[in-house]
Amino acid sequence: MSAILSLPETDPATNARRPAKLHAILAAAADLFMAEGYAAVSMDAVAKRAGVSKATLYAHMPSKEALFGEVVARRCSAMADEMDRVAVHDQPLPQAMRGLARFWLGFVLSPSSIGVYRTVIAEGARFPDLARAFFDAGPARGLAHIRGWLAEEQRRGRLRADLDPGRAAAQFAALVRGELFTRVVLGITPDPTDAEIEAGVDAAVDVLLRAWAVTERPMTGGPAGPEV
Amino acid sequence: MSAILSLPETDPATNARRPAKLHAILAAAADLFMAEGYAAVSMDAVAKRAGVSKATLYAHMPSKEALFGEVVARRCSAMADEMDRVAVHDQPLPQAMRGLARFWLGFVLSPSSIGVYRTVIAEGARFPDLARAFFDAGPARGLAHIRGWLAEEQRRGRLRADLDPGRAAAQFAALVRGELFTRVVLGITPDPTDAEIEAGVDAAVDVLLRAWAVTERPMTGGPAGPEV
DNA sequence: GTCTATATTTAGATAGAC
DNA sequence: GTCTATCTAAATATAGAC
Repeated sequence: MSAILSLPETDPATNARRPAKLHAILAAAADLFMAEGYAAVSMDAVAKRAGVSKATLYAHMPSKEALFGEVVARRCSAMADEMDRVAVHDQPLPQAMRGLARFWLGFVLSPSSIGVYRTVIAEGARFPDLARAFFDAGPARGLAHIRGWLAEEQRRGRLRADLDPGRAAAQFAALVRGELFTRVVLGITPDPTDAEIEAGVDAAVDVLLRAWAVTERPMTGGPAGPEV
Repeated sequence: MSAILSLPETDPATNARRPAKLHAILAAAADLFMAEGYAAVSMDAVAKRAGVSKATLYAHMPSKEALFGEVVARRCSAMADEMDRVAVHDQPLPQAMRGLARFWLGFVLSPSSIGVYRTVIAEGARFPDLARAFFDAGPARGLAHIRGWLAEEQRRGRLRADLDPGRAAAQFAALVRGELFTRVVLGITPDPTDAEIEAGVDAAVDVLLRAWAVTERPMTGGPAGPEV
């Protein structure tokens, strides 16, 4: 396993054609941009943290904007890859829905997700294309995933058939994310405990099941429907 | 009515002791900071937009940080003032809840709210105190307001008595805000239509009423409760 | 490819006249 | 209080040696 991930820094023949330093640069840039935003990070700081000179940095990346774009693009790609990994239908509905909610909440609260979100929001005015790319790779992809799960549960007759899966997926995402997401993004609750996360998941799933689960004896004329 | 709001720019006696230019400075700074963030806005740009010289700007504000803090503080104050204006209980529950949801969603989607939110998120790492102040003046105050409304509805017997008002308020806020908020913040849907807003309100209220409204014949042993 | 040293621009903040 | 002109520091980007 002469892994492609741990190449020597310099190739004797070609004198460092391998992108070892590029990795260092991108890692350093990601750390700094995610933590401090675009404008506050200097190319000097990136070079210093990556352990290279500024000239080397500019040999790999044509500009600060390009570097930032590359960092965000890679984060989005990683997010999208991780997204398609959970789909549970082989449990009773409450447990299955809790599993999906737990995965989703853990994902959006991860430091990586929070970091990209904050950065993209911050620089959205200057880099509208990045905001779009982030939305497609993150929220939109997550919503599509949830929508598929909901549709499958409808097909199995465990969720109400009259739900619009797209609208329901948006509600699922928003409710599960909850206020905890706002507090984490603002740094009010930087490190939520597992208990907080679990409580949020349980509370959200409780509401959604009450509203969406198929009842044995269907509610007829209940007071809940938006009459008028 | 020699209004205090429309004073002449210069007082003949004291030679402009009145803060007419301060208002211009704060307005210009608010526009720029909300649109482009802290680091991207130069003091030159603020002075130019305000129609004053940089020296005048520094005569009113000791530093860029202080100017930014003042801008955000005033926004937060305005938000807090506007928050305590809606509390409807004299309608049937669906209409009353829709009214509250409509007010809340309109408020968080307003350009002013979105601007502060984006700015505070962007600079939260550098100005943690501002993030806290924003949270207290905005989200926390809104949650308290919603919590009070929910508690009153519980007292009237129209919402389930076993709800935790604090938790429920957080869910109300998150669900009503919905995915539309994310899209607006990211600039994907910069100007949501009234129809989109109304659809979001109706869908959220529908879910919440199904989950929370007191039913004539209480649900016993329904399939919704999270039974392990 | 990589480094040191530097050119060029821009931004935050101030001195001194009126 | 307000302005013009300027100082100083820092940031983006590059030239030239190895």
